[in-house]
Amino acid sequence: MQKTKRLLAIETIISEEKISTQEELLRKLKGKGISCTQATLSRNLRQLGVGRIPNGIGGYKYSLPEKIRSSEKSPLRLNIVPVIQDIVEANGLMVIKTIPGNASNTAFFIDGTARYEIAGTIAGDDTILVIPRDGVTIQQVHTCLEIILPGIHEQIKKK
Amino acid sequence: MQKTKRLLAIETIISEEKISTQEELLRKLKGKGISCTQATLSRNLRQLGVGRIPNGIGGYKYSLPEKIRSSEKSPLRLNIVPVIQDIVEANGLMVIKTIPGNASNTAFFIDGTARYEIAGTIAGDDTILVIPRDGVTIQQVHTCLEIILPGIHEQIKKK
DNA sequence: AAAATAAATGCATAAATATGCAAAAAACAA
DNA sequence: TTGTTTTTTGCATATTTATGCATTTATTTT
Repeated sequence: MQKTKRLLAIETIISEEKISTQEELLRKLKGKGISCTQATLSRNLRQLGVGRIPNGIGGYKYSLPEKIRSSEKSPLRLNIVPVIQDIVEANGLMVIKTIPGNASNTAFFIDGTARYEIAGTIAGDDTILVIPRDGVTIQQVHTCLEIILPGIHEQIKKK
Repeated sequence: MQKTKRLLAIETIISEEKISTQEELLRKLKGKGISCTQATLSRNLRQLGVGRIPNGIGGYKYSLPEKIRSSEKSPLRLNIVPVIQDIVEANGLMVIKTIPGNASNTAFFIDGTARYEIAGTIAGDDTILVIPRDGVTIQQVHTCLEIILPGIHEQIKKK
């Protein structure tokens, strides 16, 4: 299905650049090989909870819902990054290893971001199973992680 | 000038009810004896930073900018309400009395809400001078306070 | 006060966004 | 698979929102 991929791309584009009209977003999507009509985009934006707000300089920009945006400056985030030890894949699922006792916090944080691509998480003591939404690839989940926890992959490589 | 009153009314209406189109807001304003065209409203909403976001049930609603909204659930707010001792008026200005040592915190909170009707504040140890924006009445500042610190007047009466 | 400048507003309309409806695609059931 | 139901999508268009321009209203300057 085309829709899932499109929703992911929309979230990513909006979180990375200032988009001010649906037509503009449409072009960006086309640049990524995803095409649809403005009508579909309008419906998708509503489904994702994306709002249109004044940008302070006389224009407008599309903006992810607060629960997602706020995760980017959450003080929790700063605590999360250092406890992640490794990220591996298994069977279309993603497994995140943390230092002992921290899986639950971390999973809670991930859930809180409410990213479309993550259907849910299950946490033990030091291991989190991240279940991607149907049709979402591991690569896409990696991209998503990098958005909600900037620098995370970089940080793991060093270990 | 009509504009100031209109901006205040817009903030108040939007913070109190779910408004989904500018035409609807226009009617509410008319109900309060304030009338203008949709064009003016569009410009005002942009100036106030008011965004339009999906309401989760298939429609849209206008929403105050985050800095204003967030003051409503700020943990700070809960600490602020109990320290306010009295609110009196003098000379078109408003004077807020707090318990000793708390004027500065409280003024900081009020500033943070960035309400249009308040031009600024000056705080001593237990006294805050609230300076209304030009054209704003004390009554309007009271209404504003009630919005950013719900229950505040009620609470003072009891003292 | 009168003139000059800036700000606010309405009107008409352009631009942008949402939606009813029918077609296509996908998911599901027998 | 084949038929049935649900979801997604595009098209055309209605609805909603933004804006250029002329006018009025307010503010500042001389």
